[in-house]
Amino acid sequence: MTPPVFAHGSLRLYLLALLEERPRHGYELIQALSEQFGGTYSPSAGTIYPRLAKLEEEGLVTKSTDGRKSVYEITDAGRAELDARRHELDEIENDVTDSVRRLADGVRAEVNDAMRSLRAELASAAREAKRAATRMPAGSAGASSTSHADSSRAVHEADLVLNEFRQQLRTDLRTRAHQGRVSTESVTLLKARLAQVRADVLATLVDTPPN
Amino acid sequence: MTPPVFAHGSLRLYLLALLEERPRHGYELIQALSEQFGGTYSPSAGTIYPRLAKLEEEGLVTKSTDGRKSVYEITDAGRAELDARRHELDEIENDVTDSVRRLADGVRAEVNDAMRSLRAELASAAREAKRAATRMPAGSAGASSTSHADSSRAVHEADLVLNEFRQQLRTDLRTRAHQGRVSTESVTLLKARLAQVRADVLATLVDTPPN
DNA sequence: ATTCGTCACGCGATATATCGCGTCGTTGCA
DNA sequence: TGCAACGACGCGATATATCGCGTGACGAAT
Repeated sequence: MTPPVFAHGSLRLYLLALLEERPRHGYELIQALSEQFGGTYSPSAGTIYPRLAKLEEEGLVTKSTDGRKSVYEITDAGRAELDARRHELDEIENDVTDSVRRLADGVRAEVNDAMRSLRAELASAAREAKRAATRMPAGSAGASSTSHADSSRAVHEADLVLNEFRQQLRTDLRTRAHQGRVSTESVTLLKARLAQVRADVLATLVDTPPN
Repeated sequence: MTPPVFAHGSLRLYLLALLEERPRHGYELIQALSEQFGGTYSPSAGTIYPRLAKLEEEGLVTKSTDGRKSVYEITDAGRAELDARRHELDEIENDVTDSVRRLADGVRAEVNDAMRSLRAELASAAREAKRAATRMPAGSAGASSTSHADSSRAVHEADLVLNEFRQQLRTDLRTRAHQGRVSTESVTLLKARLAQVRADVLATLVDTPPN
């Protein structure tokens, strides 16, 4: 969705530049980058480690394990590569700084959206639940008898359904309680409806011939 | 700063309960917990893995490596421990849900603060002047039908209702499974009906004006 | 009974590594 | 010359593990 902060090959060069200052381990490089660009952009581990592995494979850095850390050190070949392309570094820094600024603007917009969606939390949950309830295919007019295995699976599935339902409503009610009030009428309604559901489900269990 | 979501020993038991449903690997448990508590609370890896290691050490779970995943499976000793303390689980769920709720409110407040401070420069001066002029006569004599205490009691009552319903249906289904079959249609019906109930209850919560 | 120590525990921070998606460049062929 | 296939790359998500701080529970000592 959002464009990459580092363009093709830029990160590679930038890591090399950081390792020229002094040997560092992977996590240290992540922190260094995060600090360099105002904390707004933190490169993920999935960005750094593959690049370091590649650099090692190319012989531009060496890797040595120290306890649970992996320290990377630049080689002569690495320094040569850096010298050959040092003029690119300034441009990279400019580009990255611009990218980060654009990113920060995006974040601010997203926070605004998040606030809106937080306010709509309850309403949207209600709508979603209603939609899920409406979507009832109810087909499968098959005369298929239920096997033993299916029965066990059904009981287990029912457990999960019950659990999820309970958990959801629990959260719903607490959310509401914290931003307003939960009337006793709601609980009365819940009780009545659940009793009805139980009766209906039991009916389907009894009505089905056990043969 | 913020208090832990899980009290002493609670996480241990909760993990055991999750593993009773089916074997899972560490990351899966993190996701399961995150989902169960509305995505607001995501336990960190540093919370889960030490606990799993301890559980294995105690012989309550077994660990088996599958590719790059580590699958944990509950043992008989684990099930025994769980049976002995199953009554604690509901309380834990209550506590955790409350903690998460408080956490979410905190986050919301913090975001609000951040947004406010962003907008503050222009708006706050005007708003403050207006507030100073009005001076808030503190009327607010609303004949609110539901008091705070009633609301809390309602939530608690709802918990009990939900619990009882779940327990009853669990028993119903198992009884039926022992003397015959439980069809998947019953489960489908249950799911749909529960979704409907949730939607209806949520509707009563949303329709009621908070002030 | 109180307090004092310590031990377990929750958890964020630290640390590493892989997978898969989407995109950008390059290369080679039509 | 145009473009299409391919590979390299950035990066979020997936996955695991340890360290150290602060707190809370619990027993021992007073």
